[in-house]
Amino acid sequence: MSLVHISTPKPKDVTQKVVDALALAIHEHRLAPATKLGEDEIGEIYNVSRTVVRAALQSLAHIQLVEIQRNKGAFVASPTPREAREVFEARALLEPRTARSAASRATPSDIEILKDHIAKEHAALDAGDNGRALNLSGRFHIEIARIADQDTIGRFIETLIARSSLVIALYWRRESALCESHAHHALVQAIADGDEQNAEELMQSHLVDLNSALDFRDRPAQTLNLRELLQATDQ
Amino acid sequence: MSLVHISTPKPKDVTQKVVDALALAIHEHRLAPATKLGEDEIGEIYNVSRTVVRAALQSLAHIQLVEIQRNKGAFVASPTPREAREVFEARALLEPRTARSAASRATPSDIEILKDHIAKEHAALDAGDNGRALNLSGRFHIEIARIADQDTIGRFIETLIARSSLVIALYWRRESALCESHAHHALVQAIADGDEQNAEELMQSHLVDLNSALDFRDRPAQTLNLRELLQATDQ
DNA sequence: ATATACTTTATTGTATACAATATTGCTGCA
DNA sequence: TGCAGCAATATTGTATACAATAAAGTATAT
Repeated sequence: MSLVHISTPKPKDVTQKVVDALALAIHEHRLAPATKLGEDEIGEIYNVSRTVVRAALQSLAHIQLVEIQRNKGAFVASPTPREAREVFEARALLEPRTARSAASRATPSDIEILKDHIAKEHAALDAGDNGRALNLSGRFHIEIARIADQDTIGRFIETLIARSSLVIALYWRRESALCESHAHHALVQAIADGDEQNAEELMQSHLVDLNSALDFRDRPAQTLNLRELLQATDQ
Repeated sequence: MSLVHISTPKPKDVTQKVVDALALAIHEHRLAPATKLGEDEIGEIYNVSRTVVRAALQSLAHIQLVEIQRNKGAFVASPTPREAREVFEARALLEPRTARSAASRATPSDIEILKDHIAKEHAALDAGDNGRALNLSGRFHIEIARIADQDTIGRFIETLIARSSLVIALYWRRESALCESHAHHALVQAIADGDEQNAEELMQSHLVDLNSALDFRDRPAQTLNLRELLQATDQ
């Protein structure tokens, strides 16, 4: 029996690779809401069969990054104003508590990771790569959930942040500045200090700020839902 | 074009049927945690191909009712004590707020539905069908989330209640009485009265009661994880 | 008798083929 | 021209076939 399993060269979970690639594209706003995701098309792009594409799309549908309509296909999700509001309501409910917990548990290496995130975010912004900056900003929140060491709630937060990318794509108010990394910096400081109360409050106000930079009044373009809206046959 | 679409006789979403059947079996404790779910086996039972079985299992894996191990197969999930605790922590965070919201929105017909649930629950208990009673008890909570009209959080609660079935299967302390429908009755009353504060507090104490009826000290039987625990090759 | 290597079997991962459904384009008619 | 109905096409839903991996069994050597 060979003991030389230094590193697995090909852990190859092909489906997950497709999931990650599509999710990244959505998070970085390269794939717009309501974009059709044809199975053959994606399969050819990644050189995989429809079987794995379907599995990937179903996975993304579960976290509501894509919507699958039976016999119609998969589309990048396009949250309604109501759904968008709910996403941020849920975040407001979960994340402050999580930040508090993170403040009580964070190790020095955790703090390093958070600071690293902020640095990368700044770099992306300076480079003009807003998509990447947005993605990193989301991952900052996910990192806090990880530090809080609450897997179940952390998983919820991950899906909420994923959907937040779509919400921002649809409802972001141009007038306000994109970057809010100052808030992130203050948060890291509170967490590093172990100041639970402050971390919780900072996260709460940070989310309020985010929310106020969104404008839910405009309906997003309904490129393809008209038909479904007018004749409610299914379900 | 025929306008006579009175009722769709076969909406047939085969995958969903398999998902529902398996989920129900798990919720009613007919399938024990860690039970192997072979693809061929399930396919033969429901007369569907492995394709749909796999889709169903992936669906269940996403809500953590089953765990899929690559090249090994799918198993009914077996939450660790830690996971079990997290499930109820998350419920304690989400459900009281939801109950409050339900109290502010419930219509008379909503109240009827809730009372109906309680009645069915009692009937199942009287018939000695504990599995069904447990399932109905869970659906009572889901119904409250539906009334609260918060889809996003409601979805989270659904997964938490699903996992609660597994937690109860593994960690329920026999000494305490199974039924706690008295708490449910009081909750319905508060919701019917529109007493938000009371509904929130009742839900909170209800969850505390549930939690105190669990005993996380014993590790669940690790029927098959030994190998994986000892050699961490994947990932 | 035990352990190790090899062989066989079973099960999952992936690709392809076929069936069902929806969409699109055409033809004819008013 | 405009619309209804049918034909053609494209896309998804499902089943099956093949490949890869893990599990189990067997034989052999020490």
